[in-house]
Amino acid sequence: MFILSWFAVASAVWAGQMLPQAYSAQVDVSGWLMSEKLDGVRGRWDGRELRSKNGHLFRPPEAFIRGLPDFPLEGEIWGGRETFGQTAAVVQRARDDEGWLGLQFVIFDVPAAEGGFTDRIAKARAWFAAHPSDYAFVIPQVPVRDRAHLREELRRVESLGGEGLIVRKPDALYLPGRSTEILKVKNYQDAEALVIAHFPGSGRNTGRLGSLLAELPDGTRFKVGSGFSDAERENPPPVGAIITFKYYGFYPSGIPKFPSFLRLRQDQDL
DNA sequence: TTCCGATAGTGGGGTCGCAAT
DNA sequence: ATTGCGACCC
DNA sequence: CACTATCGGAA
Repeated sequence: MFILSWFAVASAVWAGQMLPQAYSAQVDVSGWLMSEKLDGVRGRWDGRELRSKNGHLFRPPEAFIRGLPDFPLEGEIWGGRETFGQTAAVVQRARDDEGWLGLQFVIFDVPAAEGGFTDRIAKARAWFAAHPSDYAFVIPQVPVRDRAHLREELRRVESLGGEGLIVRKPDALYLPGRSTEILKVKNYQDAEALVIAHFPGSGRNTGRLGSLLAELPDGTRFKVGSGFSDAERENPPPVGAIITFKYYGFYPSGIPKFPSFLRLRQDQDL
């Protein structure tokens, strides 16, 4: 079962935290700008160095950053669709110059620029128009006509192996805590799994459930540790029960990504 | 009063790098 | 050479 | 990345 979900994403403060929050109401994003949500590693270029979302310094070869401007950029370090594992390996490796040359820095904002999103991104477009780079480009933005347009684009991107879309309000300022002006549009799925075992929790969950081992009908085993309320951790679904959980596609290994508990399956004894 | 935004803290898979075996 | 762990990424 | 639990201020 596929369900379309909208999440608000805060324009990060410079320290850089993207904070997703459930968006309950329907929003009309007609006229907003949509782009593919690339599954790579977040990068922040400060004009001299490239860092991760949390400030960790990356070590790209000189060639990778040679073509970048002296003003800050925000983007995704990306190696193509369905290659997240390879991208994450390259950027976390102490040194992998060849690996970096197989990646690109895909720009989606200009933090220090004046004005709304449209004005800010125009600065990056202008710069790269004058200074083309093999390793960096500004991601194309397409105005959303209506909900059907958004839905069609999501379907198109997913069919190509993409994970979803990002929609931005054109006049959204960079810093203000307007978390509802950048939306993540992404599908998720539901499925059932058999509870195989329980694992104890840590910290605030000491003495109750931390996670449980689950098994899919095809035998795939994985752990579910998110989505439980405190009360559910105190009295979790027993071994042998069937649970319904939510997930966001699969890893190459066949394990569901980002699984979270939804509920005990209702028709247990049917 | 209710609700929203920000924090803090739990949990997953996968990878790298390092220490222990 | 293998294993386990913390610290990153998502 | 996913989520829950809190808290204080905005709505």
